[in-house]
Amino acid sequence: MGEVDIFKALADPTRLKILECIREEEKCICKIIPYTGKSQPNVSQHLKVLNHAGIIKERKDGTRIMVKVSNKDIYTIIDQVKRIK
Amino acid sequence: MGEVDIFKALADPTRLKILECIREEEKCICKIIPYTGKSQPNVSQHLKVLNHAGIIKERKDGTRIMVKVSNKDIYTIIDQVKRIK
DNA sequence: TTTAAATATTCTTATATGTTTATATTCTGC
DNA sequence: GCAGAATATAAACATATAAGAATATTTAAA
Repeated sequence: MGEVDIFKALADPTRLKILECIREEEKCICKIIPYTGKSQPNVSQHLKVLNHAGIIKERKDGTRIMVKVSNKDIYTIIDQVKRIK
Repeated sequence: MGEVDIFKALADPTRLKILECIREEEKCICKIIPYTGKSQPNVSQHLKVLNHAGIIKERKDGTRIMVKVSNKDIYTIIDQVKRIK
């Protein structure tokens, strides 16, 4: 995974919202869906993109899937981009 | 310009190469073109994207157009993304 | 004022991406 | 094993993006 893929993964409002949602703590996908306001399949697709870019990790907890960020440094990057404006 | 637009602007290999090219110093577009290995119109398009995202600034110098980065912080971000892998 | 160099614009084509709808899978508790 | 909840996958469509080719614009200098 190159840098381009990480930038691509971050270049979408829904995916940034997902990352915002799991910023403080690991969350169940079922909590992430309403947070984004998008459909379940759509969120599933976006999670796949974040997964392939290595940005998030998933863990099964019974029926549910818990999602957390792989590396908190991603938030440093997002915050810096916000500040650049 | 929101964060998404900045991430989108960075999510392309040619544009990252352009930024790498002007990292140390302002450069003429005519130097950037061979550096990227892409066609002149193509580079022109990519420069427009970087411009609209507010990442670069252009300045006329006779026939030539000199390009420089608006804010060097963009390199901090790029470097951090490279390190995240 | 014509010419040549540097750059921009437009058009077309190919590919990638985001979204929705419908359906499939997986897991847990009964 | 079956039902229901959580999630994934697939197909279809619309839109966005990248790239190449051709042409236009701008500028400086002769």
